[in-house]
Amino acid sequence: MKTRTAKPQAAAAPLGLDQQLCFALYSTGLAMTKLYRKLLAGLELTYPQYLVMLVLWERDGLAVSEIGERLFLDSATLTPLLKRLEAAGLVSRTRSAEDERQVVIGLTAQGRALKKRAAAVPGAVFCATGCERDELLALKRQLESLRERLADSA
Amino acid sequence: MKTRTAKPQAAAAPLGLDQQLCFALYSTGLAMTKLYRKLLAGLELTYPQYLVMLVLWERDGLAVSEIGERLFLDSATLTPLLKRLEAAGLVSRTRSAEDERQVVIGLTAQGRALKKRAAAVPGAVFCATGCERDELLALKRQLESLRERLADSA
DNA sequence: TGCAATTGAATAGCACGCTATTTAAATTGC
DNA sequence: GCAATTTAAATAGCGTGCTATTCAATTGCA
Repeated sequence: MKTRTAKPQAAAAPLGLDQQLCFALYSTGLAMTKLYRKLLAGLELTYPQYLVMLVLWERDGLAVSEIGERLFLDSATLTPLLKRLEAAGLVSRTRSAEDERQVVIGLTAQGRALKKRAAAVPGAVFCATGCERDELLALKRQLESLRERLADSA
Repeated sequence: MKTRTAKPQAAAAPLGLDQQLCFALYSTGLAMTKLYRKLLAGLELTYPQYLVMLVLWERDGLAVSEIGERLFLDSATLTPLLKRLEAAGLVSRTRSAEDERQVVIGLTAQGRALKKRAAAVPGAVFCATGCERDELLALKRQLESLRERLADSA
């Protein structure tokens, strides 16, 4: 009885295994944003706002939809978030001249300046994980491949 | 130039590695809840509501705080969620006789009955991951240990 | 015993993140 | 060349998830 047929999947994971992985994913994500909340408090950024800033620090002047593609978020989430970043003086929102449907997001001087102050965050997070670099890299790859498969099924 | 010293962690992960892991965690979590949204639509449950039901199906009659301990959520999140489950006729909320501060959550007949209909969910999720059981178990353990370390730092 | 400190739940207020819908601009197709 | 479709962003409405606060019940200690 060492091997089991792979067939009865529902029976093989009664209300347990898969749920536990998903719950681990869910609760670890919450714990992560909680850590970021503390680390980003001084910058007055939330974690999703920080992600948007990371994207813009890498490449300025993207359309809302381009930011959304990188972060897997859509305009319903990004529009209000970007308005808050605009209100905070970190980004500008301008309709594109070539395509008036698009809104181009640009960094302000203040937004660019924030990059320096954010430089300490990654190290602090890395530290908090208490993991080796290779461990984190491996975990990242596993999560990305899982993300892809989940997205395909959804 | 193949090897790099591991010392300057902040410099070694300039705005990259740790951030990438965290983003992988974040975005995979979103993808996961998106899949659950589809799978749970027929049960009229959100993913957090499903988690609460899982806890109650395992052990009925828990206090709000006990549910919160299992799910790493507090009363500010659970109270409105539980009221929605109550409004849906799935649970009852009663103040404990021994300690009137506590509210005991009990399954209704309808809540218990829902367990059968939810039985297909884990299999469907397992299927969607496209992973081996061992792979998922390993990932789960890694996430749990990461969660613990993040919680300690937060 | 009596009163302060603690605890459990609820509430207020904010920021996501989603689906569904709306509006306006660009593209297409005939 | 113009109607029909498609696209980008915004909006409406809902359900988390959080911090901070409030209120009532209980505990603990002088």
